[in-house]
Amino acid sequence: MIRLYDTAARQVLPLEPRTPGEVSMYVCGPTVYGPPHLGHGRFSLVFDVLRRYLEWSGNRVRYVSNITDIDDKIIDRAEAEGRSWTEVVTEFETVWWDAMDAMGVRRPDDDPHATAYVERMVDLISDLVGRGAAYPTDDGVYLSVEQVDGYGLLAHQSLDEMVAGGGEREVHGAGRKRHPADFALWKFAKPGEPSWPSPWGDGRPGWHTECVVMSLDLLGDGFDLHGGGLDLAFPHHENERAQAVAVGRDFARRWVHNGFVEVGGEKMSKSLGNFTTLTELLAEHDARAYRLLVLRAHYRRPLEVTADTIAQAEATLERLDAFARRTAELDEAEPDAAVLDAFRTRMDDDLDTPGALAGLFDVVSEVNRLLDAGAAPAATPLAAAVRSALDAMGLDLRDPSAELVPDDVLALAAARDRARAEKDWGMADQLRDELVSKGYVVEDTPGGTVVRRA
RNA sequence: GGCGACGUGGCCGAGUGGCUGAGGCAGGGGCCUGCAAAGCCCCGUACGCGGGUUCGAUUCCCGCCGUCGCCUCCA
Repeated sequence: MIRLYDTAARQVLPLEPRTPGEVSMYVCGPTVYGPPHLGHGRFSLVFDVLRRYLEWSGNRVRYVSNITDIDDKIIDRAEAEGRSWTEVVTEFETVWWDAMDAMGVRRPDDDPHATAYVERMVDLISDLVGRGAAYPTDDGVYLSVEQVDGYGLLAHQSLDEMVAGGGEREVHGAGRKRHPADFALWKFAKPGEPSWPSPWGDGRPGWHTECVVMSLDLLGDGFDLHGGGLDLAFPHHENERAQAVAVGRDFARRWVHNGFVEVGGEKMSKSLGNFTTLTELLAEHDARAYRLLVLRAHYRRPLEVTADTIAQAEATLERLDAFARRTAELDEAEPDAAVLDAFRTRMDDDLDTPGALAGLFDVVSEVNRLLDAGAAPAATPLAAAVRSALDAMGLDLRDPSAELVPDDVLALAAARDRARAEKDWGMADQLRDELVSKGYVVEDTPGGTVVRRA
């Protein structure tokens, strides 16, 4: 079974699912108040890869990822743009799924929306209030973090340390709260704001409540893995856990967080304004290049994304696609067991995708050598193993048979073959130039001129 | 201030107490090719700085410098 770094335990631990062979995972999804940027893309890809690999390894996976469709930022944007908050939500949720689809991120098994769970959130908050773990103030209902055993598990800091540190910042709701770290479970609505009824007053849920309710509802107590970007470890995940602990329920068994996308050594974030949206990236580059870029670095490390690193990934993709074209004609075969074992060993070691890829590139070279030497039978199982492993990481190679070449282009290629047969090199070169100018790559093979879209 | 991460060849990015410094990209040379393309082969005197431990440190320890992250907006 795979071993993963657990943020709470601060060490790499075996996943050990609640039910052997079945993995339940919850990954915090986006707040749909704006277009997703590369950071959102990274976590989506990282957990997509983890999910695919777990399934490839023979597990049944239930993958839940939410959409936060009610939040202060959504309200703020709607206000600023003079439209309804539901319009904002609809627009950016569409953008989100479009980007996910374009990147080949599989849709979650469940994609719960916060607004569909408000009643159940109110139930949870009532439970918390009833237990004395939460209390109302004049602007909302707060969780009393001092009532929670082990608060700070994910932050790895005591309450005192946390409070001392945040000193420069304004404490939300200061003065009304019993402890500065207490966080809002429910926010009373101001006039004109969207609201739902509650025993304490109309309002909306705080961010941290939805994920506890939805994860436990869909995956049950003690689900296997809770994931997201590193910046969610604290406070979001800490606060989710706090609520579960306060009502005596088992929460996530493992906490997995991915590192940030960086630009010039700085975290990409909306607040810094140094972000590239996924939509922009996908408009200009092969979506697979970003997946490859993410796979090339370990998921917990920061990842530098620049025009240059994306171009490098695209060049690498060329090599893999060339491999795919070259091996497309090979017979079906059982994937080479040794190659798959090596791949598994790497992936099981805290999702070592860089190491796994390195191993696969070696095999790609080996396959090319064998094919150069005319040893197709020996290459076949190796090629099948590479394909299987890349598939486990969600990296699709371009399917040569999917490329339709127009008849006029094929006619030029045929004319070139005739010229070459007659050793009319001038004509052959002229025809090649013509094909290139039409946007095709021309390759001479034993079977004649082969063209494909550049 | 507290907690934590990082600093590796032109670029990206793994890794390890000593064996040839993974892999990718870029670059140089060669094979192949009519010429190319693709592929294959060869080519790189790295590990922020200063101490320490050790037979031996890039890898462990201490200090320093630099960069970054979290400390209730944040994937």
